[in-house]
Amino acid sequence: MIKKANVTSTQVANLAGVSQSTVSRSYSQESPVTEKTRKKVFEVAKKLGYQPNAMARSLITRRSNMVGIVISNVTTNPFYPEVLDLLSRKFQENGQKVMLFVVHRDQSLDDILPQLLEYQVDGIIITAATLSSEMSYQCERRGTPVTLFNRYIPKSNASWFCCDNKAGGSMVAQLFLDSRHKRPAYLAGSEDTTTSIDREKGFMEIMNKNGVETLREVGNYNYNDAYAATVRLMERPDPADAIFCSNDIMAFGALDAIRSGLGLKVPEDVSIIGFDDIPMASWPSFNLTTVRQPVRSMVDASVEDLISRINSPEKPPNHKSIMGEMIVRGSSRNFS
Amino acid sequence: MIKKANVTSTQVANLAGVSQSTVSRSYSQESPVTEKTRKKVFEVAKKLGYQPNAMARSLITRRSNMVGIVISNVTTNPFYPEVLDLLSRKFQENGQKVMLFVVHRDQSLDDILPQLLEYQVDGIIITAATLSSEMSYQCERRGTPVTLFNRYIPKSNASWFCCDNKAGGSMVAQLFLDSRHKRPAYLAGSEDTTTSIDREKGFMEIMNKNGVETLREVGNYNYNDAYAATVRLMERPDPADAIFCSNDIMAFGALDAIRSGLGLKVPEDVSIIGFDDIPMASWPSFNLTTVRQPVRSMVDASVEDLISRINSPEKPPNHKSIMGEMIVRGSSRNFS
DNA sequence: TTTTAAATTGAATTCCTTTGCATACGTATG
DNA sequence: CATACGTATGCAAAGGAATTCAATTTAAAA
Repeated sequence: MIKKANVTSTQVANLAGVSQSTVSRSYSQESPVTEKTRKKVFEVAKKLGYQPNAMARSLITRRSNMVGIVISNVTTNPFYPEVLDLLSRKFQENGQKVMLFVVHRDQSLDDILPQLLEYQVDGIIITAATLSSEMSYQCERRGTPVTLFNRYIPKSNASWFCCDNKAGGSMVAQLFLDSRHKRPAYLAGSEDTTTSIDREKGFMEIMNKNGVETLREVGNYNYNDAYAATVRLMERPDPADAIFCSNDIMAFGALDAIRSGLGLKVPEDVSIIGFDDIPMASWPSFNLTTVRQPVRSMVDASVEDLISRINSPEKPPNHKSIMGEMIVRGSSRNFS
Repeated sequence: MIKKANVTSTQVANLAGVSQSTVSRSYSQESPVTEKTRKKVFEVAKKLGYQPNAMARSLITRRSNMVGIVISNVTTNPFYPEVLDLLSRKFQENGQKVMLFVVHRDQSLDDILPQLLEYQVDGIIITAATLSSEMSYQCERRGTPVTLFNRYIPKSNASWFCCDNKAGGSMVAQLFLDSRHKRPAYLAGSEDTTTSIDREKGFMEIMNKNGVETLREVGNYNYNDAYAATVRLMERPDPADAIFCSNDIMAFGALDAIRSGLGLKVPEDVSIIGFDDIPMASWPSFNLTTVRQPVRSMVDASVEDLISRINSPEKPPNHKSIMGEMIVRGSSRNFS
């Protein structure tokens, strides 16, 4: 139970024949320390195996240099591991350590955020679930900036950076129409996510404007549900001839259902379009037409926003929707 | 730059008319506090928005309740997001916060571990790269236990928990032989990983024992390299009729190369077997025969080991190889 | 060489919580 | 009536580094 006592700056100071303050200063770039003393300090530090204690430091500086990342779906959608990878890399480059929480369906953010606040994280990035107004208020009171990734909450003081999901949905609709599809379907993700809602909104807007009737099913952003939903869509008397899946993983489920399950052909019998453009989408097995999310820009924007608001707490939150890009591959028919 | 001052236990104490110690004790389970005072304290705390400061706490308790997780390949192999998910969940269940580092090819652990130690993590789990002996020594000196996940380092004092990779390789070899394959190949992962080396060792041992000559290529644990390597294996005058891929992602690359690239059939022309059994392996597109890694057991063992060594630093490190399971699907020929 | 400004350094304080020790309480005992 | 007892609470120190202010040294200018 008892942990070895650590080497402290005072011990280094004593052995080096300087004051504790000087040891501290030796580790900070700006502070004025003679090269000679700094060298001496580092020598002793090395000999003793000294390393500054980040806890003690943040206690006095009121900066932990830690940010919280709250993420979900890391196992069900390869898009999120990529986001996590980019986020964490970018934070590391900026000298921020990452405290990670992977949340699951049964967990509420309200249990997690207090833990992050207890640890005095300088800021929080959330890619999962929604922030209750209570928690939003807690963060505001503590002056801890929050940035939402591909999520938004109308009247909170959190920043958010999203793919322009609505425009993405419209692009898909337009492509279906241009290539003369008559019976398009929308395969929704999880009903309670703004991403799925907005993609649907953009898709339907164009379809309605053109007077095209549209089918609809729900795939909950996962392979299996999408597979089943696709079977339903195709076994109707008036089956779909084009399916817009709200993410790539569902598109894979749709592809497999159509090919292996129903013995039909893509894109001859049905066009399939996804959303995300995860690496697998370009594999020959899938060769999926999809809307590429501008992950890099979204990550860059989110991290930069968060860091800038950490440094200047008075700054107001920012919001931005970034355009995705249509990546046309072989899973969609093309008449143009 | 200036952060709002936090509410402290002293402020709560003053308003509640008790001493700061009492506030502190109210938050600890064991300490004796009357239900009445505790209630009063919590009321005031809630009104003020007080939350204990974990930094100050760990400074005095010498326990941060944080563990470090070092992981890599989160984007290239879906196996790792799953590991990360399970690890972090299990740590959360045990009241440990997770400090995450995603490492990349160009990064050395020697830059990352010091950061973890600075933050006084109670323990470290490493699933990536190898631990230099210098770093291993640093951790030992600080009394910070280290557990390796699916990696091992002969003479360090780290614990490790692996899939029995060698046995897994042997199982695959045996299956190939039982189903009368004549020209098996091993598609290696990254040459410097023990996982790939051990799987190969187990595979070759059986092949050699049976006097079967074996082809070999390297796929570096990624789809593209595996695709290319498979093409090479199949375009030889004496092409392979069975390929053991050292992970599932490479197996997908092999499958795609064989089907889409070369127009051959699986398993009629070639059998493909992977390793990991990631969720995608069971998708109809792939329907991959593979060796399932006992992720859950491996994670449970790792976390339990680490936590137990955190609680009793005198405990020696533990090592264990856990048997995987052959999952036979449609990508391998079967004569039995 | 003296004066003055600038660069280093040290002492003491601060950040916030936990915890060992001392105290106060009311009751039961000799 | 004094003592022992157990519980609840307060006091004060400790944990390790950053920082302010003052003192000292050094370098530059005169």
